[in-house]
Amino acid sequence: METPTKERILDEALVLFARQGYRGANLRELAAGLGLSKSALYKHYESKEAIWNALLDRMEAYYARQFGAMDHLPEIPDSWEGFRQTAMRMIRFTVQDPRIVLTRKLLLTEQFHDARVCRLATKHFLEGTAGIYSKLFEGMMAKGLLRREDPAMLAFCFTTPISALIHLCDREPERQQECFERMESYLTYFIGAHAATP
Amino acid sequence: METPTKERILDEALVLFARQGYRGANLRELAAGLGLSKSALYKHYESKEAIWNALLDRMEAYYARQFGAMDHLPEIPDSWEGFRQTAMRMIRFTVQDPRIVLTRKLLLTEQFHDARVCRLATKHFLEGTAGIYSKLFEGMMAKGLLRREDPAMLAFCFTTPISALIHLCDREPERQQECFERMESYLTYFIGAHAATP
DNA sequence: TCACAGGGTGACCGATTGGTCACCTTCCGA
DNA sequence: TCGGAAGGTGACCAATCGGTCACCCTGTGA
Repeated sequence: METPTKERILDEALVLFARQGYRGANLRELAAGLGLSKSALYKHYESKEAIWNALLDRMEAYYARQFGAMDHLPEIPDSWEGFRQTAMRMIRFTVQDPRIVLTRKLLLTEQFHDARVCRLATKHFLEGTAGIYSKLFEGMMAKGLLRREDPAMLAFCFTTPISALIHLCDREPERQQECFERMESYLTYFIGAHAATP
Repeated sequence: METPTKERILDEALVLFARQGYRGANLRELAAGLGLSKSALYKHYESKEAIWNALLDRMEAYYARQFGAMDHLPEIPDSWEGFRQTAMRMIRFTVQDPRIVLTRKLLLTEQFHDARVCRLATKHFLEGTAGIYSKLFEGMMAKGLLRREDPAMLAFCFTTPISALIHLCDREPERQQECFERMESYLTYFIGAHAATP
């Protein structure tokens, strides 16, 4: 059985690495955040780098579950109003779940310093979300909601503006409401441009 | 007259801060990169933080020139083929100019650690480029190349997919060619979707 | 009862870092 | 001619960081 402390260390490590970067984070602060002494960390991990690697392992496993087996794909909406609601629900979750926010920050700030983070960043920011919407659009085309075209290209075009607004949310949280309004108006624009009008 | 050394220090600081972050960059390496001793730096700047601030000052001034007075806007193209060429030329420049690449990396990796970087990042990644294309689309609407609609929204939708591919270029330079191919095919898709067909 | 493993502590170590200081060289104007 | 400012050097300092070590406490199975 896994020691719960071992997992708690990773939780706190995510917070610190996301806030201060790998180099900036220090083990004393990490230990203090858990109510431990620094040397106690070494009972669970052999070095700072080992903690870092374990954290990345956990993240990789998470993405493998999330994007690999697409068992928890959102169900294909029957209308554009349904699509809007599905999209906004996913966006809201991704913007407000603290762990996902921290993960995004870590991927952004460390993408040039670590090869694994680099790969994960591309998976998260590009392939992952676009892949989900690609499946979704494919289903909507089958239902006749959407003109038949390359679903991957459409998902790419749909996804990146939203990602840009999510990044803005992360960077300037005080503008979150403005961001959501822009997302709503972007959604109406996108729907207006793509709703099938035969 | 400004000491040239003072500027050279900022040039090298951009390289190091972009590569290793503010905390990760160290003054000995900076000095060595310039063929100086570390203490010589203190004849020009009073601290590491002062170098950092001077670098941000220079970046802010650059953006003020770049995006403030829009005197060097690209001229409005007369055809969609002209638009494609203008866009690809700007993209190529932005991806290949080493200083701009470094600036992007610095903005990305330090956006959560410094309030000024945060503001500059939004200006660079969102408002700046979108603003340019907004003007450009406005001109193309006047020429009848493009259906009249909100040019800002159109620029936002056009710009963010390209930014995403540029980020991919920065992150995984070995995939640069693939990125350019995707940009080309994105451009044809965009043009096909928006070229006025009355 | 006792040996011992798991988990925790605090003192300590060496390396690195930003910063200071005394000193040195060159050049230029009074 | 000379005094001082500009620019550069290397030795040094204090703080911080990752990591180690001897030691401690507690529960558990033989």
